[in-house]
Amino acid sequence: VFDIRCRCHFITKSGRRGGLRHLLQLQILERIFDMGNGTPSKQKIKEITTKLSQHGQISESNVYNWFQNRRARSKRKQLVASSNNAESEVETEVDSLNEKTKPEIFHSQQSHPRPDDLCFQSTEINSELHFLGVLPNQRDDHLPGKMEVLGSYIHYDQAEDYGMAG
Amino acid sequence: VFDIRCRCHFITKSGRRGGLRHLLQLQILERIFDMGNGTPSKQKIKEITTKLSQHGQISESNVYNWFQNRRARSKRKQLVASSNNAESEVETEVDSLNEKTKPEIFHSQQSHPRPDDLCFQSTEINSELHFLGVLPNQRDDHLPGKMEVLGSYIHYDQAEDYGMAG
DNA sequence: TATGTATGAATGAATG
DNA sequence: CATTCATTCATACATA
Repeated sequence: VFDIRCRCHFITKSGRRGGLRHLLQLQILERIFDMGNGTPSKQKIKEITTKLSQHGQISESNVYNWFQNRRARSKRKQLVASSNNAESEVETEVDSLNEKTKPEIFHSQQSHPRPDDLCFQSTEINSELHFLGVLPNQRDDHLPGKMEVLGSYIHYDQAEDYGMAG
Repeated sequence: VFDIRCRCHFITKSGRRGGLRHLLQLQILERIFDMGNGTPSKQKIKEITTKLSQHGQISESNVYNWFQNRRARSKRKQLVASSNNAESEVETEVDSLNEKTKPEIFHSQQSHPRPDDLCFQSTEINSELHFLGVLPNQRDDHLPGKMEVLGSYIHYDQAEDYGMAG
């Protein structure tokens, strides 16, 4: 059953299963990453995914995420490392501290809402939307199982207005 | 019903805090987004922000960014994500159980495999990477053999984004 | 059992 | 609008 993709045991530094990737895939990814070309373009992501797929199931998303994480964490390591040398850095406490002291502006009643709790009646939301008054129609014809987004949209340039706001 | 659940999954895949926003705010945003009018005009942004402010602090830039991201990430993501699951119903089932009932391929002899035991020669890796050299010129529009197995994998254009997939 | 770590993933915001 | 970056979450696994 699980032979299809022996996602059975993919390794990482510490020898633990490393997510969805086969060791060989990881090696390839690392190799590409070391080439220093940064996050590959989408085209390359596809190519890489295609290649890695020969060694086990892997999606373009996986590859994309891998590079994103790999890059971000590589950068952070450098920051931490450099801060250890330079005593002037203060805010390099990193997330281990942030986790506990984060503002949590929108402190919700539950720290971990369950998906089931998140589901609600669409009627409730619709009532919330009346303010728009622009509702073309109250479509309740969501296509089950099909999440595709409608292609139409309005184009305009207003990005500048929100660029720095916050 | 299925639709709702999917949306919940869309918002918070595992029930985690969905960013800076209250869930109710997210639901409203989703509903507006589903109207298919694309990113709202500046005027609409204001209205929406006003409305959402009833449920918690939120700025126009927050709303604006949300729509930008929501649209950018909803290109085809959902299809890719679901196809990844559908690809291996077998594996998906095993997946959650896999952790406890793992095949023990490596476990049978060692509690945890050592990287050294599993690593292979980089020459092999290099041979795996040759394909990168022809990337710029090579334009694969379809995924090779492996994807055939994946079956329901959806190939999408290079304008795609990977934010939600996985 | 409790804590720390590594990593895939989600998302807000910034940049192009 | 497309891409990229930065933060954070959830989980599996390592360790005590």
